[in-house]
Formats: sequence, C-alpha cells, structure tokens
Amino acid sequence: MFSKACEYGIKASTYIAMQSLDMKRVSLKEIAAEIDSPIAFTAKILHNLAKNNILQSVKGPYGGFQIEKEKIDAIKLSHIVAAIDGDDIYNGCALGLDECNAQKPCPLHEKFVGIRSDLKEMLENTSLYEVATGLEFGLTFLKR
Amino acid sequence: MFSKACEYGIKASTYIAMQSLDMKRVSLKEIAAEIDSPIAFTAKILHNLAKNNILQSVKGPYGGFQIEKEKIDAIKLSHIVAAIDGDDIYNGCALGLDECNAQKPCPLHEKFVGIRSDLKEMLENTSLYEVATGLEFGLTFLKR
DNA sequence: CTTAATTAAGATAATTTTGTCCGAATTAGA
DNA sequence: TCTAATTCGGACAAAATTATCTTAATTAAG
Repeated sequence: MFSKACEYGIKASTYIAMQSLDMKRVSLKEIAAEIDSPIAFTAKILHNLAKNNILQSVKGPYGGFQIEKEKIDAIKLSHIVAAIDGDDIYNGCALGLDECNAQKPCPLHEKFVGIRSDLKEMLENTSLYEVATGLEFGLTFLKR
Repeated sequence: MFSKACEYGIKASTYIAMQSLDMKRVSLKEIAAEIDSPIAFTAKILHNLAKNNILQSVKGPYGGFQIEKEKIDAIKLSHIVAAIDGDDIYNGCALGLDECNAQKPCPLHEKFVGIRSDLKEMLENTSLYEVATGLEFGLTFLKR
C-alpha cells in the first residue's frame, strides 16, 4: 500500500505531533526509537517532510523536530503521503496503465473507482491531530 | 497498490481467459505483446500462476497458455493476487506493524478497516470471466 | 571562543524487485 | 528420427528501494 518510507513518515509525524501538542520538541534518535525505524533513513524522510513544510527542524543542542501546534489539525494524511509517495495510490491505475479513465478504462477501472475515492477521502479528511490524540490516550500504538 | 509482477499477472490472466473463452491457446510472445510486458519476466509470472493451478501451460509447437473454460468463472482476482503478492494488501497493517488488530491497533487501523474489507470483498467477488468479457466487448483495455 | 549536540547532505552499501539471457526439456509435425 | 517451436529453470544483471556511514553546518551553553 504505502512504501516503507511513507510508513515511517506517517508514524514519525504522528509521534512528533503528539509531543508538539505537549510543547515538546523531539530528537531524531528519540523518534526512531519510538517508531522502531532506522535512524539515518528516518532523517531523510523527516528532512523531506520539513522541505514540504509539514514539520520544522531545529539544529544544534536541544534541537530536533516539531510541528506548529496550529497546523496539526490542518495537516492531513494526504499531505504526508503526497510528499513521500506521490498521489498514485489514489489517482493511479490499478494495473499501471498510463492512461486509464472512464473513456478508456482498464479491466479493473470501474471496480476500483469506489475504493480509490474512499481511500482518497479518508486520507484527505484524517488530520494529524486525530491520529496523534489516539496515540496520546494510549488507544493506538506505533510499535509491535 | 499491486506489484508490477501482479499487474502483469492480472493483465495476462485476463487476456488468456478472453482467448480461452474462444477456445484459443495463446503463446507467451503474444501475451507479452498484448499486455505490453517484458517477455521473460512475464514467463516467470505465468509459470507461477500455472504452479498455483490458475492456468495451464502446454509445451512444444502450438503450445502456450490457456485456462480451463469451466474455471474462468470460478477464478477470482483474489486468487491471482494471493499467488503473486500474497494477502498483505487486505490483511496487512497500513503502517507495517507485525501485530495490528482491534486489541492493539496502529493509529490508522480503524481508518483502514472499511477500505481493506471493501478491497478484499471486491477481489474475492470479481471473476476472471467478468473482466475478460469486458475486454472482449471492447469496453476495457490492457494497454496505453 | 570552544565544545558538544544536533540536523543536513551526500556517498556508499545492502536488499528487493524487475528484467534478461541461455541452455534444457518437451512436443508437434515433416 | 529430426527439426523447430515452445515453455522451464536457473543464473545473471539492472534498477529501485531501503539502509548506513561520514563529514559538514548550525547552534546552545559554558
């Protein structure tokens, strides 16, 4: 479904958001430990998300990653996925055709219309706030 | 969504089914040309599907691939996907957790329950017959 | 100003997926 | 039986993804 990079990106963003709601900036090392991901690979993903204005990085001692509190509700899963994997997951053809639409559909096109739009809608309507609070309340988990 | 191998597998099976409905056996070369796939890679995928009893291969001159006419309606997309990609697409965790369920869910678990079950149901209920006839009637396409 | 903690950035490596090549096995037909 | 057409099977290669390593840049604090 998602690439490994995207999975890490979503998990990291969720953890950073949770800590940012509590005014805490978190280090790369802490993030990687919390989401069980390779440190250097995670660094690149976070760098990418920072470039895409989804989170902020701060260098130096006491540095780390954070998300502006006011943005946590505005950032949707679709933003993170688009930054890392692009929009193929909900806009691309299930069979990989370059041109696949109602006019010239692949054999699975109609079958995927509903599934893809449900997925797109879910990603566009699910905020980082929502997933981060579930984590904070101990209702959801990032490891195991 | 699907791996490249799985995309080729679905397209090839659809084309073979369409020709088998017309009592025609088709060669690897013809299949690869019709679905626009690399020949040798396609051979391995078809070999796998043959081992999994989804289609039949016949060696020698006038050999090629075919699907028993009576099985075309019984073969579902889920069988092809399971043989090539496994069942992760509808049974796995969206964030890659080994253990992710209602008792110990990842932050996206609930969000994906509906999407995954829709996808599973669709793959389990869509027969090769259905997709092959759409292709035969010129309603759907395997290239471009 | 110096030091230490941290992210940035790029080179490199490992792994997985995708793709190619070639000889072996099979088989229909001359 | 011989030949040619085909799949089979395994080794190999290329590309993409995932992961690691090293050095540079930045910055807080003493």
